[in-house]
Amino acid sequence: MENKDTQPASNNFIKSIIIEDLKNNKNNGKVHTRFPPEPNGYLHLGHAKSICLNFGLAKEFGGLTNLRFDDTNPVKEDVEYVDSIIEDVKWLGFDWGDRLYYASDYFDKLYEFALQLINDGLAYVCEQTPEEVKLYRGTLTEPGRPSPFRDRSIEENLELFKKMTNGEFPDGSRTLRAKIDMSSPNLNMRDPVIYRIKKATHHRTGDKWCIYPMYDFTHGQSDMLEGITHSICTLEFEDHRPLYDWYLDVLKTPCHPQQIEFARLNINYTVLSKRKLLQLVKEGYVNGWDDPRMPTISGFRRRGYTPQSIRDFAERIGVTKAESTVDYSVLEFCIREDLNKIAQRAMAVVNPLKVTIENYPEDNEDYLEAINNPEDSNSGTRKIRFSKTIFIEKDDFMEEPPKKYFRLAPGKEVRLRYAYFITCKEVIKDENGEVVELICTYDPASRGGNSPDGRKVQGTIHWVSAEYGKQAEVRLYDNLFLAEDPDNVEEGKTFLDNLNPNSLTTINAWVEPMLLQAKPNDKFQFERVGYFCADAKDSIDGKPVFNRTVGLRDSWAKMMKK
RNA sequence: UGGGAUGUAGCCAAGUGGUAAGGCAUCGCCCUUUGGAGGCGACAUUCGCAGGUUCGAUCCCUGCCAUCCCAGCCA
Repeated sequence: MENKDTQPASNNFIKSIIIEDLKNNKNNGKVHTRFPPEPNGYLHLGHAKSICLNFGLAKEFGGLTNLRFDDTNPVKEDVEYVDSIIEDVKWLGFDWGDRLYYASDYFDKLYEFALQLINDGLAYVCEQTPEEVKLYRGTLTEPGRPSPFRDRSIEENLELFKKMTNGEFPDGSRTLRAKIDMSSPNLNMRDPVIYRIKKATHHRTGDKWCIYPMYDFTHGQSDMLEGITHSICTLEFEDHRPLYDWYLDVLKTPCHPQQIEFARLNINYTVLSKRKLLQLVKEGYVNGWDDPRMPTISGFRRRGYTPQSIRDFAERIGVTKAESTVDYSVLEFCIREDLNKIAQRAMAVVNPLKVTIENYPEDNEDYLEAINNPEDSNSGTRKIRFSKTIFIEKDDFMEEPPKKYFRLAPGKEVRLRYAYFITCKEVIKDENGEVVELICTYDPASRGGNSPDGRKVQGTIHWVSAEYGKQAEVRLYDNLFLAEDPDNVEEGKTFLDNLNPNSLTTINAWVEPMLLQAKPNDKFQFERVGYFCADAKDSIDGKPVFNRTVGLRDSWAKMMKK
């Protein structure tokens, strides 16, 4: 049964942990993970890594994955975000079955846990102001001091917590705190807040609560309640693990999930932080969370990326505890590889130069056959009408070509893809000396792209009929940021100073007529140019707008750079 | 200067007490009606540094260096 296609991907340290757990029959041989976003923004590629990890691991080991919204802070959260998250995880191709949960589903249980801690003398109501709490917490190098409210009686704590719950105190005036260790070298253990007062309307529980549990008091217990076995999160939570474990220990819960941390994803030429992405949206640097330049899942979707390409990316980059920045080229490789297999080919001229073929008859009914996708023998062919005047790419002509330039030049012959050999006879310029038109001749015997005399033509260029072609809006995208690391800025500057002012160029291209039938999200390769998809929002029936997903590899451009 | 982590090629990343996988990028060559795709080849005498243990260390030990995270009533 050994088969190349089914061979498991290489191991990472989390898989190794799971394999070991399975060997020891820990958790009765079960693997259950969860993806727990806070609904306070759209998902980005960093989340995609986590999603693929969590769902991928469970799938590989025959387990399950829950989708859980970590919605413990009503002032930052919104249903718009939960909707977008659900859509994005689905689009990536993952299924949580009927296990869609919210941390807010557990508010009653978490409240009971808090009561239990108070009754066990492990939690107290603190009346320090936020400033006092901060002051008493100490610093990285100095221990903290106990709050003066630390040793209240259980009865008093119960009474005060009840009043907190009933809304008898203003926001910020009290907190419920765990009684742990004010001199712990781990700041998280210096009597962390369990509940805080926030008279805010929650997107699910409405005004039922005016106190809300903190992340640390919520996450482990939620994992436990759902029977999560492996709670995978990012490195910045390493310091929280002792607290995660402490709550589950003192609460004497029936099971105790294992928190495992991995390094979050960084990619060059972009930012992956909800706060910064929110700022780009709010301040109008991009056109929404799904702007095709955004590193959000919805942005990539709109840009023309496929779920397969993103899953492949997540698999290729690996999972470790080492901070790293993945090169953008890996992502581009993934999408090109997928699109090369599935994208229908088409001809489009992005930067047109008119060509008149002087010996070609007017009004000739001449339909040429073009292959829809050379990588897919089932994709068939289509007919494209040829004409006396056509457009070619400006780049495909040079008056004084360098060595090894295979394209059109005065006196040189080139192949028009799927059509004829043409030879450049005359160059017409405007008053500024700019080339505006080429006069060529064609060889009727070369129809289809081969000459019966067997003569070789090095270059093949694409074209669109000036008579039968159509025009369409095309959006060319470039990196959102000019700097490899947008956050690496000098004093007084921010990542915004690294924004690329030319990240979007909108042009009108000449395209073969078939392209006007493109439906939203349809993906094409414009031959020799790049991969494009019909924009999901701005395309209208019969009038698509094309987004450039990614350019084709261009070894000629590389050669010219040297 | 407290605590927690990390360091293998330009970028990711396997790996083990027995002589450094793989991918991306890069560079050659072949092939090609996309300068695309594809094929073939090159690319770490060395694993942050310095010692030690060992027949043998990237792996074990000691020390050092560098980087990241933590002082929200955010997650």
